Amino acid sequence: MDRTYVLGELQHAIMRVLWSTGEATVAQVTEGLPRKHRRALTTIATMLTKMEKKGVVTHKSEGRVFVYRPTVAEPKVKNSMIADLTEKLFDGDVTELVSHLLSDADIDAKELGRLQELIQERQRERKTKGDRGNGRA
Amino acid sequence: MDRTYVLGELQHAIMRVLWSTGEATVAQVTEGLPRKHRRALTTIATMLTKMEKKGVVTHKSEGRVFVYRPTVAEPKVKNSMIADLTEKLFDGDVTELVSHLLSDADIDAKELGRLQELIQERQRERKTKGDRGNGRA
DNA sequence: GATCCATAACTACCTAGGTAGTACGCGCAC
DNA sequence: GTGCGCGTACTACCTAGGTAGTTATGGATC
Repeated sequence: MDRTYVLGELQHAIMRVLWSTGEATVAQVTEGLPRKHRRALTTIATMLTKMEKKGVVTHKSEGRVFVYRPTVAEPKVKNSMIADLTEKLFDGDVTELVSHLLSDADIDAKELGRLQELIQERQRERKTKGDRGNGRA
Repeated sequence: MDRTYVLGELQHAIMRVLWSTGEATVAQVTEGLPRKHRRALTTIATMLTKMEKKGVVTHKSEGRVFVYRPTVAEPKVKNSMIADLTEKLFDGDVTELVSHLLSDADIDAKELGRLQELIQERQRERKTKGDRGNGRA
């Protein structure tokens, strides 16, 4: 059940629409896509069909249109895709990824501060709740 | 030149061998791959050919064998692949990715401490060196 | 000199994402 | 009741990664 959901660019864009709207018809999905991912209706329909076959969305008939709904939650997919990359790049070591990001990416001072706080929060949490074997994603 | 180097799993594994050895023949690459990515020699050769066409490796003839060498540096590819994912998942907001990682991934206390230090270091650097637009990848 | 082996070249598939045209069917408008 | 338009289904491609067999070749070996 800890399947790996690696979606392509367009598929992910579609999922984002679905996640944000809850459910949508092909037309609505197309509508909801950022310009960057605007495609012919039939393209979106085809994608949705393929995605359904893959199990990441379902549909129900409503009148004569199909209303699609995501079957996987956003964090699941995010985690899965991040895990996938982390595996490829850092043999699965997430800390490596974070530290790479910290040292290499463009993160400005303000953001560093924000992250700092986040870490402290996290640490406090750990202290309070003890070690609790956190269920890995 | 800021091309996007998105490599598949096997291709990346091959690159890792090449990065670590500097250069290698098909046989040596195959040899160097982790069990997980062991494939037939011809598979590796085919991949290398495709990768050369794509421009991420070159080869020279040495006697009757080909010696392959990476033409892109590891950090470049790492950054490129991370940027790619960040784009898909967080519209390119790296901080978002980091904070997602911090709150969601399994990072233990020790590692948190390490990251904490890393951030502080980074902050100190910023203070000392001023804002200096850090050469994004 | 004939044979064998390693190596590269070529060819062939398969999968999955992506892209979209065309066909078909159904309900609504007139 | 006839046709138009919308929406789904079907079909067809293209690309890129991945996988590997088969063929050709050239050097080593007996």
